[in-house]
Amino acid sequence: MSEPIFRVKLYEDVADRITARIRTAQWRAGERLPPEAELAKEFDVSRSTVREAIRSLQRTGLIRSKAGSGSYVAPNAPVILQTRELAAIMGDREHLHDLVQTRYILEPQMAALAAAQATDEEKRHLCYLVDRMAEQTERFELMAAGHAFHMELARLSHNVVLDGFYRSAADQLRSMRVLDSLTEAVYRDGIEEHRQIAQAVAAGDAAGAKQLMKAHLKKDYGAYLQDTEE
Amino acid sequence: MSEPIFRVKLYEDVADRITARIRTAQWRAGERLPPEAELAKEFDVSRSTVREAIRSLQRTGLIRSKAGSGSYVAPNAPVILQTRELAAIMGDREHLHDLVQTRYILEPQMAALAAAQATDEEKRHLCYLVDRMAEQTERFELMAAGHAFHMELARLSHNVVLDGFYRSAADQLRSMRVLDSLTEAVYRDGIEEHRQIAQAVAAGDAAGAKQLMKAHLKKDYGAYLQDTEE
DNA sequence: ATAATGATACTGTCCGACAAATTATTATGG
DNA sequence: CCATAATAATTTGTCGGACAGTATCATTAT
Repeated sequence: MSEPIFRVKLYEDVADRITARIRTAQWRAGERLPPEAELAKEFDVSRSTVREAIRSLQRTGLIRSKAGSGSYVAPNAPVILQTRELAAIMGDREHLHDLVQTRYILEPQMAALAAAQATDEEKRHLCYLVDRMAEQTERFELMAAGHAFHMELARLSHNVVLDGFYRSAADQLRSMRVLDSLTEAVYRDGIEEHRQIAQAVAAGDAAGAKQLMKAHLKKDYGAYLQDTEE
Repeated sequence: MSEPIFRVKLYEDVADRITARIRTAQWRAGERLPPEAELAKEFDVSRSTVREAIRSLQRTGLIRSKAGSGSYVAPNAPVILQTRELAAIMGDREHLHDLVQTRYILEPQMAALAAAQATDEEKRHLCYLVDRMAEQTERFELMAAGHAFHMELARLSHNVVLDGFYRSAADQLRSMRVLDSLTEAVYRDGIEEHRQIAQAVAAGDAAGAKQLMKAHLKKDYGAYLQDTEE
């Protein structure tokens, strides 16, 4: 059993090369790319391969093709490249601290927003989610229920952008299994904290919800937040 | 000039149909897709078209193809769909308020972080950027210099995730030209505010920097932040 | 000067073919 | 009967060519 030989697929290679030229502003935002036939000759591949490369870049928004006219670099190409970079950064354990700190900054604010914005029904549902946590007997189930609570709270902020950012960070943290090492006892204690947060939100107490959430996160993530006072 | 007839490109249509089947869990995460030839027959298009559709979905991470084996739905397909949704949300003017509110929440915190984390050289450079603002005579140049200041301040938070989120939101706001209607006089007044913020950061005054940034943003974006007290 | 016309260039779609990689099946030897 | 090797079948990767449909631009006509 030898090491897997990574055969770089041509269309990926071509897509990367095109991306590189956009990144280095060799082809600038809004400009037209050379025709597919020309690119094929330049990269020494078939036109089909060039097309597949362009298709892959098109869905990310980096390139737009118009039949009869040509393929154009997106006007906001830099933003798109940057977004892709961000995804890579978030997936890197090296930046775990930043990820935790981001969550620590976002979530208390979102709790405050939720307290101010959530409807009565939403508040009831949030309390219900705490009850569901208390019902769980398995450690894994308890974690999942806790995650559901936090996600729902984020939604109650009624800010889709903030919610999106928060989800990205929280999902990433979960996939990194950062809190898996916590003992079940710690989780059990957490239920009461969740209940207090839910009650503050239900009471419309923005400042209280914010403060309770901060304390809750500090307890779970304390090891990562030593330099974050505030 | 009639309405532009939107001729849906076949590969886009196919890509959307494939996406729909993944979204509805008809094809689940990790599963193998039917072979390209079969998909071609089912969608009644050529294999080339199916391939271009798959390529476009591959770069976003929704599908992974292995030569000789098949194409598979990514294990984290749901997260990817969600991220794509976020990009669409941010580009929608309907959610302008949320975008502004997000910036209003992120940036003061980042100013505080910058005050605590930035090096002496970085602080000097930040002050230099304020001076550069004061030098600008053209309205457009002044706006650009202001943008550069905010971006640099975000970087000084020394948190790459937060910085990435902030950039996404700020760039999006700029591309929507939200602040273009402000008069040049307002921008001129803003220079002094920037200077105060820079000085607070340079002095390591986290609370002060945060408060000054809040006031600054409230002034520019006040119309969008009426419901955001705090 | 403006509008219609046509030439040209380019992308969109299809087809067919073969190579290369993987997986499934069969054959072989113990 | 089992483990392993050889073989076949399946599937993606790449190529080349062909033609249609659309946009762009120069030319011509009004």
